[in-house]
Amino acid sequence: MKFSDFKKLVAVSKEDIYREMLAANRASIRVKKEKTAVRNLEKIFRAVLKISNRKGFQAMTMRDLSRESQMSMGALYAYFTGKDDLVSMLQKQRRAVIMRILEKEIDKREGPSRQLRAAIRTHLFLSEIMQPWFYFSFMEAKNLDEREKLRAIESDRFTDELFVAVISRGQEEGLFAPRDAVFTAGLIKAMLQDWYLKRAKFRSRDTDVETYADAVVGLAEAWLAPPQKEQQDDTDRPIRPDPQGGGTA
Amino acid sequence: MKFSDFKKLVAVSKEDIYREMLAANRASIRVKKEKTAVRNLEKIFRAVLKISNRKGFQAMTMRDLSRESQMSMGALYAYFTGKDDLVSMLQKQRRAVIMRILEKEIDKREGPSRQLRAAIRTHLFLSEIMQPWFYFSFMEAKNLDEREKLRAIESDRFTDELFVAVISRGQEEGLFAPRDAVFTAGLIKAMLQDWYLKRAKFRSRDTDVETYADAVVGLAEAWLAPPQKEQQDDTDRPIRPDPQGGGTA
DNA sequence: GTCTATATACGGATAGAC
DNA sequence: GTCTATCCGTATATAGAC
Repeated sequence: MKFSDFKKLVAVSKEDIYREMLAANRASIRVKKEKTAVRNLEKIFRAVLKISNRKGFQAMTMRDLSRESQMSMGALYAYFTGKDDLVSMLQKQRRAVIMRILEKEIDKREGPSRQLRAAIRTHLFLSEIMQPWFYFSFMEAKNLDEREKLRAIESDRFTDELFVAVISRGQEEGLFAPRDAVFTAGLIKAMLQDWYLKRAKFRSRDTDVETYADAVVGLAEAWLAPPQKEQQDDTDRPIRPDPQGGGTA
Repeated sequence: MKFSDFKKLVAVSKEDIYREMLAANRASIRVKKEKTAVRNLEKIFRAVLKISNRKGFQAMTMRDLSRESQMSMGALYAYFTGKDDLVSMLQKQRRAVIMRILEKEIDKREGPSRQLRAAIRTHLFLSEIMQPWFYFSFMEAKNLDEREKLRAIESDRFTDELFVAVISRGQEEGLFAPRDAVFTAGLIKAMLQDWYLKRAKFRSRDTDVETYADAVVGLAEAWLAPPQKEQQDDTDRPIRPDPQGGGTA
């Protein structure tokens, strides 16, 4: 699937995200009218992510947030009970979206090769659409309270295990070389992380998400290529590691 | 070179680091006796790194620092002019050590294969010894003021270019496959970063730095192996990508 | 629902004693 | 050189008007 198709297919439009968030936090949000609430939630979290990702969540003051979101302090507190609340709403929503979509996209595919490719591409596409969310989560995870930290670790392991499972199954079926599955999953994850952590670098090189996805898939397939006969399980999208360039233009 | 030898060889003992730091900041540090100053600098920065890496530098209060370092607020301010000062001292020292040692270790080797291996291993060994420094730098870089941010970017590019240069030279000499050098350097760097960003993960798996270094070198060499004849430039340490496991036990 | 104004507390930094 | 006590700015959160 191409990124442009992915974007259309997956219902992660801004509005949906915040409507879902409103539903999940109906009890604590004092604003009744859905339309207003959704609009303001979007304004608030766009501002939170913008400020936090520039100078850190701790350093963001409510006055900063008020200025950036164009809402008064009083109005802001109708949407959350305190600063910490902002974080858990954000994290909860992010986790829900990732798990739901990642699992669905993998299950849609048959066979480890296709599934591995789908997992890599879907994760990259998601982090492309929701880059500030991913960046925020990575950078602020350690600063959260114990409860949130545990949840972050849990959801991280979930992703890990998705990859390990697919790789292991491919090895059992003789499609992948017997490389250490946990290390390989870690390697792939490090590259996925690079995409949302080093956005500026890639943009300055005009590397788009499709190109990067091809590079990661290519590297993973090269690393997992069985030593004997050439792997010939071409599916979804036949990407061979490009001898001329692994990803950047 | 093995990690144990590296540790002995390289003069990055705690005391040396803080003696160097004292010398570089002689003007602003009001404490005269070197022995006292060095001892307290170590106490201070050990505490800074411990607290910051747990809950973030912004969230660390001077009272936290006072408690953790067992020094009074007044005493602390004899060693730095303000909270920001702590960051720039830390960053400056870290950069000086990395550049000095990394460059030296590469220059000691002959030929791209040995140099690539040396660069990877040295970076990993350094980040092993100074893990809290590396972690701090990565996590706090974006929160610093413009001046420090520019310096961080600069020093990041320095490392990038070291790797790109070695890879390109290997390709010119026909030792490495013509993969995109910039992408490959980025790939290697992502793995180096993983080592100090995900310390807990590796520790819980009993992966030591030697094992991880072998895995990264193995992957890099596999990725850069020339397609035609098998690369046979065994040097320093003949590491082939282990078909049984890339790094973890 | 949203605004302005403000209570209350906490953080960085320093003064001055020892 | 180090300590305690304190100043002063700024932050979060809320009260009450509209």
